[in-house]
Amino acid sequence: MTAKNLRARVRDELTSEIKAIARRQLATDGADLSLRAIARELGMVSSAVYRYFPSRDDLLTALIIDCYDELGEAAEQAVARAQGSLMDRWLAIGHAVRDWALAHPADYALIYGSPVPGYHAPTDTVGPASRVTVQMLGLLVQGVATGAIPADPGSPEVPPRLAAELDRFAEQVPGVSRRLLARGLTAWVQLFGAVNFELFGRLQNLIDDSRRELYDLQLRVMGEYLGFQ
Amino acid sequence: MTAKNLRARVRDELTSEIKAIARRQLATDGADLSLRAIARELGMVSSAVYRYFPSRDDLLTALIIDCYDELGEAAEQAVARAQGSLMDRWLAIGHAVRDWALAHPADYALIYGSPVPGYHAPTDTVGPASRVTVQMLGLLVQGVATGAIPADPGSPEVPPRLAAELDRFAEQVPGVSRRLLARGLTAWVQLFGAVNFELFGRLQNLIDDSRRELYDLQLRVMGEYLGFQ
DNA sequence: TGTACATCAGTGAACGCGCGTTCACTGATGTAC
DNA sequence: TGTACATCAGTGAACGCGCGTTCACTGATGTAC
Repeated sequence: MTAKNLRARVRDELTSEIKAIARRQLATDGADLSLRAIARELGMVSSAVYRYFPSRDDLLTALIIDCYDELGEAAEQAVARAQGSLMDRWLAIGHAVRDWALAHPADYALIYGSPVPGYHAPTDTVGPASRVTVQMLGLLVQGVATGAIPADPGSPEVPPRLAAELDRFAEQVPGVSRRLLARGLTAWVQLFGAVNFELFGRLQNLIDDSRRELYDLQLRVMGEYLGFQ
Repeated sequence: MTAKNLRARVRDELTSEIKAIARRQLATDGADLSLRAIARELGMVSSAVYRYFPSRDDLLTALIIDCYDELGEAAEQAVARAQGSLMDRWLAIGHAVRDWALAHPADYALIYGSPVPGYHAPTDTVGPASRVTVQMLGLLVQGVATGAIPADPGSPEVPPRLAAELDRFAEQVPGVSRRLLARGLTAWVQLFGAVNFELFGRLQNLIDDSRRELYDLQLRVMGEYLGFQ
């Protein structure tokens, strides 16, 4: 019994170590995921890795799920810690995403960069991938529920076809109107767009010393647009 | 003389064909740039490609510059065609970028996706890379010059360090205040962030039928934020 | 105009390296009676 | 408690493939006198 647990524990540890090495290697400049390189660093023969992951793509999937979960947890903890206004919690989510991305640039690129050629994410990634978004939507739901923000901001104008799709989406977000949802999507795009641009070097020679300030400013603009105070 | 021109012309044609094949191959699922695969498709021996590009990275650079130039030209033509209001021209730029990206997803990923591992872009790419941005800034400059938009919108509040950097940047954008510039950066992030999210699949199962409408809506929101009408 | 020479495009072989995955195997660890 | 058997982790060799880059070479095209 204990013995079985021991074997299982060793197995879990090695599984974790493989993932850790993989992520460390992805972070080194110019490397992409290589089972053989991982095995080399582990001091194992390359075929041994197959005892832990049935293929390269499965390892990739495991990494992606881990990264989404880490990022999602960072956002969840940040929003839990920030007990102040909706704006405070919105800023907390935003900075949590950016901080995590800056601390793990390669991991962020893995999940929010261009799709890995030839790899198609299985559905297992959907749940973890949505954790940050769920936090954001939570702010809207709470804001409307407590009356802190208007359920329907009156603008922007939404054309019919988009309205239909937003309405279908809004069914899962209690109390949030299609227009508020549209604003939420805009804020969502802004948040990740800003992180992307900073991380992928598009601010270079434009904004070098005050990127955090710029990001914070953009978050605040979007927060106000959502009705947060 | 004509003979020399002929040889040069053939050379130019083959250079273009190499680039065309490279881009076509990049567009096929799961492929990354391979000199040997290009040579194969050309019916040449792999070493022959070196008569045209001294290395793989040089070919990559050439592709990137071409893509930036194509995208930049698309934006420039769109803004020139749209002779109406600032808002019209802003929308024209935005949709030109999106249309080009949808028509050339792999090319767009090459320039606006995560950085290619191990590749560092030389400075030749800076000029072409900025063509779209220059068009956007042009709208701000014209808007202020003609009085169509206020030079200083009064908000957002800009913290000191960011203010200093924005001011330095604003020197190259006649008449545009730091606050207007901050708004411009927000709009710029929104535009490309929206294209990124659509192209890299983040709208899947959220907004499937009305992505253009959503994008247009977001452009309009940003256009209004910039003072366009 | 004709000839000698230089330039240039493309060849073919080779170097030295990488990769994912399969498979029969050994030997240790864990399980059941 | 002891023994027979099953499970499992890791080995080592191999398959079959990919890649970028160099180099001496052939033969055609272009140039200069």
